[in-house]
Amino acid sequence: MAVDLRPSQALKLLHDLNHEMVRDDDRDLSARQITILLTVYLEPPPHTVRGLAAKLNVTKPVITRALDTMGRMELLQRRRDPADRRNVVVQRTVKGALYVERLGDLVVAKAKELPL
Amino acid sequence: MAVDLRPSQALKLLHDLNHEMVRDDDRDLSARQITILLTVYLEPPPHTVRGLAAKLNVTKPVITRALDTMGRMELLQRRRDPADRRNVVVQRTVKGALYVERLGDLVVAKAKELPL
DNA sequence: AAGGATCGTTTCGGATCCGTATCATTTCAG
DNA sequence: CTGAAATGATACGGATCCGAAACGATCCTT
Repeated sequence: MAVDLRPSQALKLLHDLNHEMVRDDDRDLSARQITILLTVYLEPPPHTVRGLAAKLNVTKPVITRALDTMGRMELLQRRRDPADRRNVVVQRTVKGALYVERLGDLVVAKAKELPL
Repeated sequence: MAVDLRPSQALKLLHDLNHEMVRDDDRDLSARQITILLTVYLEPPPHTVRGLAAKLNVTKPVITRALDTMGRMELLQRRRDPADRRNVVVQRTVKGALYVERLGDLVVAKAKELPL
């Protein structure tokens, strides 16, 4: 329990962050896509379509389509589960790891710029 | 320069935040809409369509449509500038202020829960 | 081996959003 | 007073996303 933040700082952080992401990224990820991406990169594997859908409280097609999109961007990749070939395991990619790392650094930088 | 955050904490914060917003809001605001909303609520008025478009680096119709949408949600309201009736000033609403306040509190709460 | 259950994908109709181009209104300079 | 400039709104075609339902592939029980 360490990161203390006042509401005004929180809102400015949120604003600056969204501003930055909207401003330069032509094709920005939606909130759902970011949540999926971060879930895969932060929580322990394996990640299945069904599991992600349940965790995010959305339907399975939403996950399938998000994987299509982010797969095309090479931020994530599908792989069939060899043990149970009905399952699809969602895995990280080098490009995705870089993207996530950049995202984290952006938040850190914006937080550091916040006024007291 | 006060709010220190490690990248792993930043990513978890981002994840938890997006997760929360995706999970319960059926109809979530886009990154652009959130940026517009927070700009109006955090930066000093007046806010015009043209000004917001320039600040966010998007076209004017994007702002017009966002105002349509968020106006229907009563998070913002338009008003004609009496001094120059070509201008539209974007103003806050009670409902919008509550929404923004809730958003700020959510970030604060999620930040407080972060592991050291 | 057969039937049902599970999983991810696809299809469908509908809604939303985008940027470009155009439009109506208002202001202002000559 | 008239025409150009500026502002926000609208029309349009295209892209994307949504949830519900149907579908094919795979597994599992019996």
